[in-house]
Amino acid sequence: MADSIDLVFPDDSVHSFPPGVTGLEVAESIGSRLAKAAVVVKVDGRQYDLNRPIESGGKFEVVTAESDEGRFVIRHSAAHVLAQAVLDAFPGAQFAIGPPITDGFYYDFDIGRPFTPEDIEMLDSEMDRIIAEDQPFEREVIEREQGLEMFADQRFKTEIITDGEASQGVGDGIITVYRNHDFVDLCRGPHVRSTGFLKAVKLLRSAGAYWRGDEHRPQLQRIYGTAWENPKELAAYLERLEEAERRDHRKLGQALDLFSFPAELGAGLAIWHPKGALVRKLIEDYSRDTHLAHDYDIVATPHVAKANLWETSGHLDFYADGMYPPMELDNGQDYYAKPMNCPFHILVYQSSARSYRELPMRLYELGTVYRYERSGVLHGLMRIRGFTQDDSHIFCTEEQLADELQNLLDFTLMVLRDFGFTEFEADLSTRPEKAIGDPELWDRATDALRASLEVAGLPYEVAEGEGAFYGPKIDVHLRDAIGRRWQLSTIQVDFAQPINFELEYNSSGNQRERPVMIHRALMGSIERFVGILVEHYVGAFPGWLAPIEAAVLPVADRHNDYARDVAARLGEAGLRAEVDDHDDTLGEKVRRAVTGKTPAVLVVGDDDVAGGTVGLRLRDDDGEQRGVGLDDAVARLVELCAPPR
RNA sequence: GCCCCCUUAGCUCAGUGGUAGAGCACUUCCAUGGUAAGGAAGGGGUCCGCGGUUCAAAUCCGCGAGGGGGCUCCA
Repeated sequence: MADSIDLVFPDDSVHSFPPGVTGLEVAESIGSRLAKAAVVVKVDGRQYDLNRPIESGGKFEVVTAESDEGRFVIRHSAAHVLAQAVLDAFPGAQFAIGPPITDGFYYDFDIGRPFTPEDIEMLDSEMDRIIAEDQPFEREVIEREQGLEMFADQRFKTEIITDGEASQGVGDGIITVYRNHDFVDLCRGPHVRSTGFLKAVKLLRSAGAYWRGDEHRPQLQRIYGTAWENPKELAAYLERLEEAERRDHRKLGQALDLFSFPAELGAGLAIWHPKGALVRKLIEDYSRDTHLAHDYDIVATPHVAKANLWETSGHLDFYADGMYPPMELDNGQDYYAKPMNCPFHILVYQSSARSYRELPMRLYELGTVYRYERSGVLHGLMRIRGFTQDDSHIFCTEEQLADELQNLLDFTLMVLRDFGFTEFEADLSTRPEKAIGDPELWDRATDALRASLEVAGLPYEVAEGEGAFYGPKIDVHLRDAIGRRWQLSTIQVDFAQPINFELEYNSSGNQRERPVMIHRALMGSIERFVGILVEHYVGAFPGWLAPIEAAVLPVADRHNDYARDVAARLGEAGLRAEVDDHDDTLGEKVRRAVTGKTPAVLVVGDDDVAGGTVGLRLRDDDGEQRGVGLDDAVARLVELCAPPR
């Protein structure tokens, strides 16, 4: 063995240490504060426990608690402590896996019954006790046989060892385990030095979860928790959870009287109240107008079709689980509610012989589809059984595909920006193993998608092999006001449907050629899009989307007539104004308008009647302005509520 | 679909074997008010539904409906 090993620090300086030096010792040589902040260290990208001897040199890095990597280690260690607490408290408990996840960790158990809220509370204090004891985590490498013996009464651990999962610390004939006090778990590591390093841990809830996520396997009880590097970060995280709750579109939709989900209707079905339906109308008008302005043709199609159509399209083969059951009509014909619009748009394409001169043909529809979502996955407007897509199918030649995709992505981003979103990310899904169509065509389509992302300057990740069997696609995700990521737009190339339906066009050389098809939805589902907008804006829609743009409040009822005149003037200027002539005090009316998130509040009293003015209070400004001339106020509100185009 | 939790007035929620409650909203009256809740009176309930246990069920049990948290993050 060498006398010394060389570690290259992040500043590229090289330092020699004796073999077997620990990460902690190295960190201390750099500085005591760094050593204190260290969670683990990395040598050539491999994580080491702080007290694990380093036997060979390489690029050295200290991972601190403030980094995502450091937090993962903390959460992972917290998961161990949770398992320790459960095994202590419930003799005979079986434990499965317990990884760190975004913002926290979980661990899956089988204790023969579900956990109660009291159990969770008890386990939380039990974890605090283990943390207070500051038990050291010790890494051990043991023989596979020894591991099987050690976990002989743990069926999930035995399965993990038998399956030889490297990610679980199970290597080639050897196994890594971590031990603290009398608790031991299979684990690749690394961990914090001791339980005392866990400064901010909190259990959140329990839930059922299938072993290996497979509903045909036993259902375990999962406990979720969160862990952070200090109590301040934990408190900030809990605050973020509360903020998300405040923005919940289901609650705001109720409070702002936008929509509801009456039990009489059935699960996953919404009704839209006047204000909510007005917001939808504004969004839908925008959608139709922008599509017309971008050379799309609007089509309209029915909600049901014969089984035959869904056989040709392949939906009954590949999508039957997502479809409502058929209704039997004339002569035993089965009709299905449509889960997608594509076959209908294809029928429009097929309604006439097509020439290359007509391509690209862009058929657009706000098409309402019905999908049978499993009851357990329904969620407000975000996951629903009947919804309307801003759907389009574009038929073009292979040569036109690249340009078409480029224009499409630009169009998509324009639309999303018009609704106030600014941060986007994309996934590019490429050819899976089982795929139809010429691989060369796939490559060209995928390259075209990639090029469109590059040109648009959109950050993206490649999801290798994640494309559908019928073509590559781009999914566009956006970040909302509190940083949550929502998948919204999809641009999907389809080589299969043109074949299924034997689509053709006549080329310039009078040859019959097969077009390529692109499916795309920008807002995706209008329902879900409204839900996202509600959460993004906390219900305070931008002026042009607000159901009521201006509330006109008479100070006393002798001002009602003037208030109606003011509202009429606003209406003439194209603004949605409403007079609040309730028998309430002005304070009450102001409160109603403000809590209703109305962008502009106009107060009119004696002075205003006399002077032809209004008192103006804007949602996004503090305080109010008295005696604003009516013309001036109208002009300002028109500007405030101007639509994006 | 599966596991756990929830469902009481239009809304938010209290009540947990013994006569159904509060605040807000609604109706009427008084007050005519200048920027986030003026006052009074009143109406309003198949306590989600159906069965069961009990002298007695909103309350306990079973089934069903609807809602919520999960079931994708690999020790």
